[in-house]
Amino acid sequence: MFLTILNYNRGYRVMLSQALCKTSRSYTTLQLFYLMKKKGFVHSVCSYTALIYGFCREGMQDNVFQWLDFMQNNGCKPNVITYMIIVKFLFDNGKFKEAMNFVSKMERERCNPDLLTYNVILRELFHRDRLDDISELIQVMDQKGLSPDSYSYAALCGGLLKIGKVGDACELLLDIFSNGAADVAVYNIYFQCLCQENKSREALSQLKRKMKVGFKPNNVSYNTMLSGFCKEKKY
DNA sequence: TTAGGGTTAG
Repeated sequence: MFLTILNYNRGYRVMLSQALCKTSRSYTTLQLFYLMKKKGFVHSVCSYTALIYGFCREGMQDNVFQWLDFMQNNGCKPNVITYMIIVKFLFDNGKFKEAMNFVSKMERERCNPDLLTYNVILRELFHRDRLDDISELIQVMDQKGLSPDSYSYAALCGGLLKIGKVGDACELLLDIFSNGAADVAVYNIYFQCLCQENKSREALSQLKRKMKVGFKPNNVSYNTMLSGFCKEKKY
């Protein structure tokens, strides 16, 4: 089977990056990786990144950093995606300082953080209630000409909600809706805000109204409503 | 070919 895959360079890479790393099979991926190397394939930043991503998802921290070193020793420079994956992994594991050190490292190596990386940092800063740093970060993003997208809004509004500033979150959300840059995740945060203020019925009627103009709720939207109604003991 | 946000319950 492997040999068949080896005959199709592109097919192999897709298999390596998509099929294996995303389904918690990093060990199998690793075997394939070595087999490919043995057969003379030169791995790209994408294959190394896919492998590192797999290790992050499985919480295999030692492997993450070993492979980061390994790729660099093999003359392959990590790119913004590689770094962002590692930064998020460190945040998710409570290693804030280490993550921020990686952000500085990115900048030093002229691998400038992009909107996705800033969104990850923004979310983490909110979770840590570091409002001064958030304001500074938003200024930096603005200076770099990075316009916020729906992920940025989710980080901002979700963060405000998480630290108990429901009113501010609602205000910001209504402002976002008037500019039309929201998607289902951002709307779900809005429904959550309403439910938190014991306005589950209003959340439901807004959901229905939105559906009439093409809005497609998902399981999170419905779960948010259900949770709101249960908390209010309406049913 | 690689990446980021939102729900609950257990």
